[in-house]
Amino acid sequence: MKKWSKDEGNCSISYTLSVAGGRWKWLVLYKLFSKQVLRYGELKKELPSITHKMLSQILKELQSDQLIERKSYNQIPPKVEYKLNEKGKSLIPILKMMADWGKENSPKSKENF
Amino acid sequence: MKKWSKDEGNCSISYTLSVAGGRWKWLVLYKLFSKQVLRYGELKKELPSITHKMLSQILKELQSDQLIERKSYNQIPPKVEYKLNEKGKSLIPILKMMADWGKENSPKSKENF
DNA sequence: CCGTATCCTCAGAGATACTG
DNA sequence: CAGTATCTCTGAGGATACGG
Repeated sequence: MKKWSKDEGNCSISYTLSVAGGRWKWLVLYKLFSKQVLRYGELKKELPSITHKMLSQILKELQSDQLIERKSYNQIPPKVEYKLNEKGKSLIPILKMMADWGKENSPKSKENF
Repeated sequence: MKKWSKDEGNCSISYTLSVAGGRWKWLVLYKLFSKQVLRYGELKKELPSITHKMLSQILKELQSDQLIERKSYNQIPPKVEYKLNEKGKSLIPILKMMADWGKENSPKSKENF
């Protein structure tokens, strides 16, 4: 199977996973949600262990699935900004819940506050 | 990197993704949520393209992360049931939202019904 | 600065067979 | 029925270099 099946188990959650699943997408979406708008390099800094190739690939996929918007300024040196568009913003409640759940359940978080 | 970093981007969503991320876990959790309780074989039937090996591996991980409960009946032939435990149930709102979002946004869903 | 192209590795996933 | 044990292999992901 190349891509995640969009209807594995004949189940509506599958489409969601097909566009936002994988190792990085939720994380990228979450960063774009919490920072509102980020340049390519800033995003890269936020995610230390993502590689150049992965990040640009992820961003391209998120664009083609209509979750984010890319704004390119025609200048030297180049400047490109990414942000959630409407469809992407509709994922925010999920992102928030995932973050809250992580805060609640992460072993170490119990101590930190 | 072997496992998903639990704090990539220093972000609470990472823990959530570390226990429920990957290709199958959300799907398995969703099945256990919607069917309440499932035997191993039933789960396998629900997810046609998961392999034997993957399913048992996923189930083991979900157990060790305390999301699901395994109940084994000592009989021949064996019978084993899986269901969400408390921690797993706390993910239900997220699962629901993912399913709803999928229903709303899946391209084909517009036509089919 | 923001990407793309290329090459390569390794772990995730498949197939199959075996066991309690 | 519900798993483990191997062995294999593919493709996602990493490293690096180049291009606009």
